[in-house]
Amino acid sequence: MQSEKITKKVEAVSQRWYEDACAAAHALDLVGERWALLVMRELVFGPRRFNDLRGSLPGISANVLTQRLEGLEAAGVVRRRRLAPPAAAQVYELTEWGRESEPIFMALGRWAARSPAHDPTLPLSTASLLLSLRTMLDAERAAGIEARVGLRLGDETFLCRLGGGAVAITAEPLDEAEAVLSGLVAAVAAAIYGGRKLDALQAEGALGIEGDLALARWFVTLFPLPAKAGRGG
Amino acid sequence: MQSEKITKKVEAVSQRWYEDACAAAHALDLVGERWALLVMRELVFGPRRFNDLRGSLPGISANVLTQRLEGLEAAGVVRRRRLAPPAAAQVYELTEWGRESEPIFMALGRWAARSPAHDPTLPLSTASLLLSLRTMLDAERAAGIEARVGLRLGDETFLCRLGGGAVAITAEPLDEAEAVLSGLVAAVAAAIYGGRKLDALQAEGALGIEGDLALARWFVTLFPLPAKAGRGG
DNA sequence: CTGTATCCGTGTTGATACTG
DNA sequence: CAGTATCAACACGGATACAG
Repeated sequence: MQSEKITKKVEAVSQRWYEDACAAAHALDLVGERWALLVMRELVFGPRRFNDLRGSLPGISANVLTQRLEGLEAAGVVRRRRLAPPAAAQVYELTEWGRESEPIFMALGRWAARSPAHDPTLPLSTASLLLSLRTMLDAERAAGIEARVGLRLGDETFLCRLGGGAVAITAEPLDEAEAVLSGLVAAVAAAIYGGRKLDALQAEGALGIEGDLALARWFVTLFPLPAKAGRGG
Repeated sequence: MQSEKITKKVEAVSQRWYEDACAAAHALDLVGERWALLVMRELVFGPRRFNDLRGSLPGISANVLTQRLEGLEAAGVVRRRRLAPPAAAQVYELTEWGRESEPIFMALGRWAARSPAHDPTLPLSTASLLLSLRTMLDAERAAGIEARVGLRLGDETFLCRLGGGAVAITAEPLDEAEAVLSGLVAAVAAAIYGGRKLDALQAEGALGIEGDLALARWFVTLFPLPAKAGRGG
């Protein structure tokens, strides 16, 4: 029955509501359940398949991922799309409104980067790294420069267009890139946030660098981490 | 034993971690449990006592509130302070870093205000209303005007200083206010977000208006709600 | 009067195994 | 590959009793 299915889906959003007119509370009604925001984070840079999501969210179980995707779909945040044959796979993607949630991740990330308990040595997903670049970009340092830096992370490529003190990141071929960094997410993160020298990472074979080396060196300095918060002063 | 207590508190932050270097994920480790962000929201405009919090968070139970406050304290977000006698009451307040979480509420609120499912007729706490003013202020409309509008909500007073296209809100006496709105949170919300005429609310006795009436009329038009999101376009 | 601790029914979460 | 089924553990919320 169609109506049964719809009823079930509406319930799937969340059984527990805050009963609060505050829009922030409503946001938590929609995406406040465990894992929901991280699922959305993984979709920010494009559609993903069920098992892609499982892979980038270590610790989530299949049934919980199913529930979250159903809930997010019912909330209008996520859309499920079946690719045309012969791919025949199903993918999940953010709706337009879902894509507007990006400032939430930036606000959360900017705030928690100052947490004394934050451990940057844990594993990082591709989406997390890219989102952190958008969040942590030092606008002043990047002001007045136009550049295109490519990132090859595993088998995906992303182009970072720097300009006007901001960075736009899209999944696309790297033909236009003036410099390209290639490697695992962890290696790129080590270069940008771990204070590791590009040359050392390159020598270890962890990172490949093509194109404008000076640009690459400059690029990795654009994303300073904020100072840790003190004892509640 | 002191060390036992500390151990207990560290565990109280959260038993379940995402094991993810992403700072946004770490934020959810810290404040992603049910009610945690709403407790913080209630503390944004000043210290509150345990039962104040219970009152403004309908639905939270005493034991859950205790757990959240312990967790937030262990995370360094909330500080517990005992007032000097004869008040002899305990209050909870945000630490400096905790206060920096305000952009999170704004991002959540700005996003969820566009949710098709958002119901603005539900009850609203004082902190929610004030936070929504900061979030929804139309900077263009407020640009180039300096004004001080007071809000008397129940037995608390708040001064809204408009200037430079922004609004700063603090809990303080209203001596400096050029106009003052008095009433229940719901009445002020009805005037600002519900499209209710000030005159009608005043006639009903729901709202008191003192001082510059034209300023009051202008003030309530400064906070437009965003359009609802469509069907995932 | 202000919080805290304990008990308990219920629902959510998460690990494993399994199916179309 | 994309989920479903099952079950154990735990978190939530309500009530109640307790402590300063």
